Amino acid sequence: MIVSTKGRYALRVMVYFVLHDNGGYIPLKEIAEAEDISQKYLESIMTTLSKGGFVDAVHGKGGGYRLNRKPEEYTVGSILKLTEGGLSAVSCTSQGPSACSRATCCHALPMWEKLDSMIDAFFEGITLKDLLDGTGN
Amino acid sequence: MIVSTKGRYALRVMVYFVLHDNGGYIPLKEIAEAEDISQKYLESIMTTLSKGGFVDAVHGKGGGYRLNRKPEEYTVGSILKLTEGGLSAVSCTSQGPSACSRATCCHALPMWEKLDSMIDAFFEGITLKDLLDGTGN
DNA sequence: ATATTACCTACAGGATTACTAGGCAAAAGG
DNA sequence: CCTTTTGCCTAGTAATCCTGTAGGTAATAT
Repeated sequence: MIVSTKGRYALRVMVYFVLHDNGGYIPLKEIAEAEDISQKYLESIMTTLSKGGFVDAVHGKGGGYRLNRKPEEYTVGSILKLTEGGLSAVSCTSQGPSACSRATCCHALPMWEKLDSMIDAFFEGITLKDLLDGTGN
Repeated sequence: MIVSTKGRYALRVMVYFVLHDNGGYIPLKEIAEAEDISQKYLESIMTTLSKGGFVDAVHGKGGGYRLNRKPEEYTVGSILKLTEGGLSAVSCTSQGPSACSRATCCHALPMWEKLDSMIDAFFEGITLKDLLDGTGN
C-alpha cells in the first residue's frame, strides 16, 4: 500500500477547505465531524500540514485552519509526500537510490527508480483544482 | 510500500533461473544460499510460484524447480501480482473499484484508478528478459 | 477568567511482514 | 524395502507499522 489513510485524509481535508472556503478559519472539530474522521487522529495530520506550511493555523475562539495558496498551487504529490513521508514503491529506493546493499548488482533497481519517477510525475501533475474539476479523468 | 520482499525475492529467484538455466531442476537450497535468502521463507514463495504455474516442481533427489516458459514470456507484473496478491496503491481500489463506502462522492477515486492502471501497464510492459537486458533503462 | 482552539507526548490494539519450527509427502538410489 | 533428498503444509512469533486514544499544555478571543 503506497498511500495510507494519513495521506488520503490529508487530501480529503484539503479538498474540504477548497469547497468550504469563506475566507475565515475552519476549526478541526468541524472538519472531523463533516468528514467523519477521528478528531484526535486528524489533529496529528493537521499539525503536519501546518508545520509543512500548507495551511495557516490560528489558536483560540474563531481560530482553526485555512489554505494559504490557491487550489491550483497545491499538487497532490506535495501533500502526499509531506504526510506519508515519501512515495517510494519499494524500500530499495526509499532511503536513497544506492542505500540498498545489493544496489550494484541488482537487476531490478533501474526498474524501481523508473517506477518512482513515474509515480512522482503522476502525482506532481495533479493539483487540488484538478481533483475538483475532474480534469484528466 | 507497494512491493514487499515477497515479490522482490520472487523476481530475484526468477532471474536466477534464467541466469543458471541448464535444462535441469534447481533445488531450493541452492537458490537460497546463492541469493542469501532465508530458506524457509523462500519455500513459501516457491510454493506460490509453483501453484501459480510459473515454475515446474519435482520432489526427491535430483528434483527442484525450473522455469516452464521463455524469459520473455514472464512479465514482471504477473510475477508481482501472484506473489503480492495484487498491486493496488490504495486500499480504496484493492477490493474492487466500488468497494469503498465513499466511492460515489470521492473526488480522488478516479485518480487512484488511473494510478493503478498506470502501474499495471508499467509492470506488464517489462519481462524477465527486459530485466536482464536492461531494456528501457 | 473562561471558553475555545491548536499543539504535544505517550500509549495501545490490530494488522502485516518476515521470518522460524517442525513435521508430512513424494521421488530416486541403493 | 529403506534411506536420503527434495518439495509441501501448518503453526507460531518477533518486529514493525497503521490507526487510532488519552490526557495534558499553550495560545487567543470574548
